[in-house]
Amino acid sequence: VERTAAPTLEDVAVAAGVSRATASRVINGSRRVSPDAEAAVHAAIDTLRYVPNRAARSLAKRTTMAIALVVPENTERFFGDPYFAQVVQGIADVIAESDYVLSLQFSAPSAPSAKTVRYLLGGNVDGAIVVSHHSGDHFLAGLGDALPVVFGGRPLGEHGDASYYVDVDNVAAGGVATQHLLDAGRTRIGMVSGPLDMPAGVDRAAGWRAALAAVGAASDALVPADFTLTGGARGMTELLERRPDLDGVFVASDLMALGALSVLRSRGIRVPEDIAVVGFDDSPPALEAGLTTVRQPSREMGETIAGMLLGLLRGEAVQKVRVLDTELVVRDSA
Amino acid sequence: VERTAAPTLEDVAVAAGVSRATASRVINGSRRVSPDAEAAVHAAIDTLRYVPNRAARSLAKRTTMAIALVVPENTERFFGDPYFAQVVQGIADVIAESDYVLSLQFSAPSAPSAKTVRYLLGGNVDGAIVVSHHSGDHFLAGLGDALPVVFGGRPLGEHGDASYYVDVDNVAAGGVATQHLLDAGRTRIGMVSGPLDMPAGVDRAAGWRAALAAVGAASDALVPADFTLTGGARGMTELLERRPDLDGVFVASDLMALGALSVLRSRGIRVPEDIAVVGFDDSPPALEAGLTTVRQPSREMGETIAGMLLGLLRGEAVQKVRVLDTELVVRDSA
DNA sequence: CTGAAAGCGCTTACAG
DNA sequence: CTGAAAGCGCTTACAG
Repeated sequence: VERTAAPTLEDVAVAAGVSRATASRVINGSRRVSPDAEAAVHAAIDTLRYVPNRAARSLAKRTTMAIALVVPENTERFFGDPYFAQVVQGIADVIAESDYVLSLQFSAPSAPSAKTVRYLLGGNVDGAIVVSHHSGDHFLAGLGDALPVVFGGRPLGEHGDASYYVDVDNVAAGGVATQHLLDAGRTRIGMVSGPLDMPAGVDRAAGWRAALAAVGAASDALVPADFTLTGGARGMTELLERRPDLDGVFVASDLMALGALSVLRSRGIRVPEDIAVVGFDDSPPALEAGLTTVRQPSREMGETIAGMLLGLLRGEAVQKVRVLDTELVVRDSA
Repeated sequence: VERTAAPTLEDVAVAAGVSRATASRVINGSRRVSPDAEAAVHAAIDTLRYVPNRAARSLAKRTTMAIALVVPENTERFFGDPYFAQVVQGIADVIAESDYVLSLQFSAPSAPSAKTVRYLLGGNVDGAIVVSHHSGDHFLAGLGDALPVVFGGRPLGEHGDASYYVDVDNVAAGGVATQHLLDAGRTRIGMVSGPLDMPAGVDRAAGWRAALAAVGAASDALVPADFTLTGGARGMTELLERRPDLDGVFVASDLMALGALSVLRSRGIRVPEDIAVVGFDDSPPALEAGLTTVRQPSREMGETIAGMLLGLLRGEAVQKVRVLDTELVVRDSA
């Protein structure tokens, strides 16, 4: 089926009885247009079903109207974690409302390919969103010098302070999770943390440590894992080996907590009677598993990230850091 | 940090001592160029670190250099299934080698938003990849009439025959899985299938049914589920209620099989002694769980999908259907 | 094999 | 408030 040539701005202008310039002005919301012209142009757009040509617009405005969604994780982890699902959903929703297009860029953690670098720096996108970050990602950390970038989660390292990002207060949230275990009378509380080269890994562990220190309890039972189901299971196993007398554990993500729960279950250890478990995220599987967890507004974080970038792209003054609220959700596991 | 203006084709031409037209020709691989000119232009490109402006190129060639990756699933399911992770990885790898950009389009199953429709039909992309398909997706099924489209998995419905797609022989593979259970001496074999509005749901069930019919066994123990972990658990539960005497079960995806396994385990039913389980996909978690399964080359499927679309975009004659091989992988569960 | 020139569809000073 | 015109950076008949 041959499609008829798409109507152009010229067609709209002719139909509306104005010049191309005026038509362009109403489309771009410039104020200096008479109500009559504006109405005529809108009518023409509707009847012709006009859609601006993105390439022409990009060329004239010298912008690309594209935003890179950079994922410095292998696809296994990216796709396996409900947290990312929610964040990306939030981002995609907001970007879809705009004229921008989301261009997906996977890259190995801490080692963006030459192609990715060339793409991001070669003028192919107007801005970028980085949804995960490891401390070795020096390129990504410095990316903000070259174009508008918003990070999901505070970037580690020297660039951290200079970056735009949205996050939750992971230290405080880790403290709340741990305090809940303490309040339940648990005294030997371990932790399966995230990777210690990621802010969410480091900070949640710091919160756990601080809460224990505040009551004079030891914080020597920490095993770092990798935010995956399997990693959580392994971490729990190692923790049990090192500290068979545990009666509580804070696991830094729900996905890992699910892994931990399966280990506990397979060993006949009762939850929460023998060991109470608190997770992090409040992702859908957590609800099903009856997991007590710290809720973070993942989807809203995604929306906020996208909103900030859109603001930067519009040239608005944007608050550098947005910290959203978390909330302890008590269910069966602790 | 102010970035210096990017070099343009004009700059390259001047540096190489040729016209813009000639420079353009070598960049686009046109044959009618002298070796001298070609060498000079390449040298200029290298020293200037020239990268063509995508918008200008798009405008002149009247193509967008963008490909839509359409995902008619909610993000939960898309992100939760390792199968998608692999397929998308394959797609992303191949597209990254090209000049095309992948633009992500989520849409509700069977109900693409007006925005998505407008985007896909509004000349914003040169082609599309649809990675999941439900029978209600009439819009997507007909999308191929408007622009080049390749489907991951045979589209259901009248458009099926007219579409480009890559798939495995799900009927045959379902048969192999079931035959393996029969060969192991199982006689009461149930199935947890995928949704019956999806080809992979229907076809794998058909293979199971045929294999049972071939030996005169009943095929009345089928529960359709939704390709999720939870769905698999629910399906297994229902299957056990309906047929407590089962000694084998074919589960249409590894993710669902994992859910089934957890139900079995929690009821003290031994696998494979009491009930043998065969999954589908051979995704990473299957390996860890010791799941016997049917391997499908998910990543290669993604690469093939992308390769076909690129071929179509180049105007090449492309084989409409590519069916890749599957393989039974025997581990502990059956 | 090569260049001058037109054209892709927009935006935006500039002048009025 | 509005239009004529230049320009964004490429590609591609056309003529040679």
